[in-house]
Amino acid sequence: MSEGENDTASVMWFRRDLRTHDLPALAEAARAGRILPCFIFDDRLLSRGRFVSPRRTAFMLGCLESLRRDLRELGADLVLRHGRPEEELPRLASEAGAEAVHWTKDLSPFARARDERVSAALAAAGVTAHEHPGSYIVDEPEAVFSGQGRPYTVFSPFNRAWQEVPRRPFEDRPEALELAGSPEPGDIPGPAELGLDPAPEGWDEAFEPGEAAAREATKEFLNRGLSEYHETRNRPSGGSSRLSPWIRWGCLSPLELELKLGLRKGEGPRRFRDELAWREFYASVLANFPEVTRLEFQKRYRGTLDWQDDPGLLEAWKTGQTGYPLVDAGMRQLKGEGWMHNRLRMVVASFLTKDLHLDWREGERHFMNELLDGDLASNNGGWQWVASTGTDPAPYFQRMFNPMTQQEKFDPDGEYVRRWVPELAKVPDERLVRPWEMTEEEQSASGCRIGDDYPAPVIDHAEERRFAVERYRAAADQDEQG
DNA sequence: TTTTGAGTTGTTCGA
DNA sequence: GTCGAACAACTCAAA
Repeated sequence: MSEGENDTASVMWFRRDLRTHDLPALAEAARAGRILPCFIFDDRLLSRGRFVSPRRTAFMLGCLESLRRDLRELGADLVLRHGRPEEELPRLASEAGAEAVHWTKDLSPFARARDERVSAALAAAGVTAHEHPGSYIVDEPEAVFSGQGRPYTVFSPFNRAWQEVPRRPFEDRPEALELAGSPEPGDIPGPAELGLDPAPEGWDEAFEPGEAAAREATKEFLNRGLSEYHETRNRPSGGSSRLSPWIRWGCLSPLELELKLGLRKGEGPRRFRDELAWREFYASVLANFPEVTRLEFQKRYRGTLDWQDDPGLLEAWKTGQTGYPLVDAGMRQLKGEGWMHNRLRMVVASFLTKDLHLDWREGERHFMNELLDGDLASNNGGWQWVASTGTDPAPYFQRMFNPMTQQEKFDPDGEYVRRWVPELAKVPDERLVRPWEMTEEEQSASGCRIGDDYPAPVIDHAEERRFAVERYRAAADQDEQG
């Protein structure tokens, strides 16, 4: 507030939009007058939700600390509450004398139901609710419909239509804020106080929480990685933007990212924008087909795929002990960093569903437990895509990744595998794809005894590939008859 | 209503 | 080692 021409007060409710730049809800609340920025810890999501993650929550808490610092610099604060938003927000509005509550729209099913309850509770208290864009480039990706007025179920037509949608204006960061009321801000809790296990050691080494770190990483990527992105993005040892944890928590505005891409020509920026479009496509799929959170997107695969139940194999996959070096490297990167390169997400997901024949929901859950960027829409969309139950129009046998071929293609020098599977560090290049083929002498020389230092393969890929084809064919046939 | 072109990311086989 | 074809015909979306 610079002029003081408005003296109304509003509550700014932060959720997964933990930033100050290009945030329409914050900008609008600030224009209206004094504001009370707040965040509400809701154990229905954080500790009792379907996908609970100590690591991702720890990252979020770090983002809140960073946001609080920024808001204090601007002249306000970040007020913390625990409980149900539909109870806490009317109370906060009353304490601050606020007439309105502003927030950024969230498309996930839980959030949409919650926000309806909040709106009703606020209306009953005589407070108006204002929902703003900000989490997506197109405010309402779920409303990008085809010519027949139906939601898109194939990416490319969605992408073409989505690119034509006019963008909202960019919002400058407020220059100053004036705090409404004199609330008790409250301390930022640790995971234990939220009823969570501690985050894994070193959870913040690979990604620093908060908007400042996010903007720094963005600058770095735009200046160094972007122009070659289309060529380097497939290399697990480098090349991807690694911005996803910040995008997930709203530390970065996807619209601001797109605007920065718009100034740059070439295949790299175009390719990166496609990745942003994928995020919006899967948000649209989730909003229009909320049943995908539990069921296969393709009806013919609902209840027809014969998934196996093998806790030992599942554990080997989770811990990176399958004996396939690329798969194990990916799973260990996930454990180590809370992040995995996109190509590896496909490789390990294909391995779980089509080599181990374990239900994609097991993989979806594990990813949500471990990923800093874990997002219901993108994660579910990706898992269903690889499991061939999703929006991918290609037939199932076109989506079976060979972990050895993938390693030869995308990690030919073994840089990635050796980094994450150190027991293979001294295995010679020509044996790194199939270390179990090492002779006794080679195993001794490399200090890597198969079955001792590094596991023998838990399954035979060629064999399981044939079995997977049968399983999927049987499911499709069963559906045809039923 | 019918037709037509297109569909993220792959693998294997055989020439 | 490299290359093209086959994998199996399907669904979507636009004209």
